[in-house]
Amino acid sequence: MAVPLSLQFQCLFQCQKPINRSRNKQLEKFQIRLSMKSGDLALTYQMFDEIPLSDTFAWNTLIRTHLSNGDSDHVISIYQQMLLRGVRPDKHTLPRVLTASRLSGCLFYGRQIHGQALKLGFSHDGYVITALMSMYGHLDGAETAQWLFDRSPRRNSVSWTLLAGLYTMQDKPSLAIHTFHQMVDLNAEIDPVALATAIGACGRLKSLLEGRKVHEVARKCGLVLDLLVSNSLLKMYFDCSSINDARAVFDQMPSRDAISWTAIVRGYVKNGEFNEGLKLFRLMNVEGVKLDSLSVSSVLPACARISACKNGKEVHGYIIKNLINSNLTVQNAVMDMYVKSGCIEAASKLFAGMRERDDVSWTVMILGYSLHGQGELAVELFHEMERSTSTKPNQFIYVAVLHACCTARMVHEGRFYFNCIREPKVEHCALLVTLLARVGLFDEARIFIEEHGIERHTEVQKALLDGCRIYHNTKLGKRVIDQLCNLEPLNAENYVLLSNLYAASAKWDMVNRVRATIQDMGLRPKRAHSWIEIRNKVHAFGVGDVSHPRSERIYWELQCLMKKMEEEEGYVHDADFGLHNVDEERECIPIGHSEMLAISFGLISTPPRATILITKNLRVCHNCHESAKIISKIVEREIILKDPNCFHHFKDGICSCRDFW
DNA sequence: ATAGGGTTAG
Repeated sequence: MAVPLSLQFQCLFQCQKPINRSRNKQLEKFQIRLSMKSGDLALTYQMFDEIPLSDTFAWNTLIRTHLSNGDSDHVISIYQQMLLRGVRPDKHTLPRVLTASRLSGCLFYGRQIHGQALKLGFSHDGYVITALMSMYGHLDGAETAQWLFDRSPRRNSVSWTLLAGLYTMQDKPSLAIHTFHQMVDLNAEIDPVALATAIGACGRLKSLLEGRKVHEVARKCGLVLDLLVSNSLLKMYFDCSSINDARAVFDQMPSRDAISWTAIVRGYVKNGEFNEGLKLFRLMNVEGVKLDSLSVSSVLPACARISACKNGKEVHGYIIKNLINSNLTVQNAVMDMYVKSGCIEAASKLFAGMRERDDVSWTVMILGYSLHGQGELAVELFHEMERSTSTKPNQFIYVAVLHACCTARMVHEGRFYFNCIREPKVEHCALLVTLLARVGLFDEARIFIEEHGIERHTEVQKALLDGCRIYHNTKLGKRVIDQLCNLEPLNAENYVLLSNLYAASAKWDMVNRVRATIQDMGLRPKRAHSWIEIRNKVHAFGVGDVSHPRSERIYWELQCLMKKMEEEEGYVHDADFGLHNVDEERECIPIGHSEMLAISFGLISTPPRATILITKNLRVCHNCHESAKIISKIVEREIILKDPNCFHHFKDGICSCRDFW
């Protein structure tokens, strides 16, 4: 650069021409370059001393530039300099300085500016009022903003909307909606921003009724097709779990942007419709909408839940191609996708290569190791986080580390971490119960449940039941199942548990009675199925399924394996279904279970020694678990089986879960 | 000036 920046800046100020737009633009440009270059105000102060800077307009520009650079602290210093030099602030100065006070979190300073506004006679200016409302609303509560609003001489749609937004922000969506309806009743102008704010509040409240009312207002204003309004409606209907309404809004939109597409993809995913989410994500690409970090972060959880690796890898490919893989949220989502798709090594590698990690990164990896049976490693990772980072454990991380303690059966550590949680939630309590029951400390578990008053939570009872299953504690198991039936009388799963419990002690009349009850109540127990992805195609199997084209070969392979298991490994089936909750499976041992069919198909469809990955919708049964261990040894392969509880890595005759699941 | 889309929660 030929002329130093500071000199150029000085020339600009000394120029005698009247202030005009272009000079102002130039000033802004220089100011940005200066602040980027110097990074501190020392240089600027020096210039203040050198330059006869007396017009308010120039100071306002300086303030605006710093504000748009996110330098709110500097704005306050500049404003102080301005006053020191006797320059009179005007109605353009004050809103900006108020904004800076808000952004700096400085209520004290904001109040001072308020005083100055009163003294200088700007307190009735619309812009000053909204800036004051925003400052007080953020730093002192929405009520203070309401107080100002009630006393302001003129209200406009901006101040109304601001007030409603403040209520939503402070988790008072009902008041936000109330404010909006007042606005309508008083015939204030309803613009798209006001509608978007009110619709957002309905979503936060999860009130479909309120949402529909605001939707009706939008219709009357003729603004339903507005992009901002439609996008807000879309999100609101998903937040209220009304997929059909959301879809209707989406379908009638005349044009859609990346936000619309992201909202609908995420909406389907959050409502459990993973395949539909993925389908829409593909459609978004076909439509030529550019992918960004937000849209891929919305679809990745769908890939994770479907746990068919091909989808996740495909999206990961897009991410790399579109150069959005440096975003932390995206990295976390990709990592989680690999964890949930069975590729723990891929996740671990990504984690190791991260330049920056946040609480989510640690949570994903700690839970990831735990889900894959590596509880000790997960606890170690938690220690590393505490040792080497400033990340403070939150609710999620505690869930992950408690889960890890369960996996590793580290009961001392589990108790210790539980006591570290400031306000433990039911999830945390249930995990501690799981841990205590898993190491056989049923008395301690009982006392813990009583002390915390959590006996009426099904997740707690199920945690207890897991322990009963492991230790064959049928007496307590029966009590727990009775309790579960009381808590959820319409959940078929509980009666299946009961039926299997009676079957285990050969009380066939009771079995029949429970079955009749299930029938009479019209309940439908979940059917078990397993699936496996082979060459980009998903193959699903039910219990005793013979519908697969290669069915004969699948069963033949299983017969051979069973024979080898008996001859070479001396394995005998032991039908342990006492506390198992799959109805139909009891009758289909030894080889008809869905996971065995999927394993067999996996073995005959892949090259020798290749790892196979199977997913099952219900928990793997004891028998199949034993069989899979031995099969992994016979065929010398790693078999990964994902069930709703964890990933089982069967290898060399043992399972990563160490038979606790 | 006010506003619409993202990751973890066995």
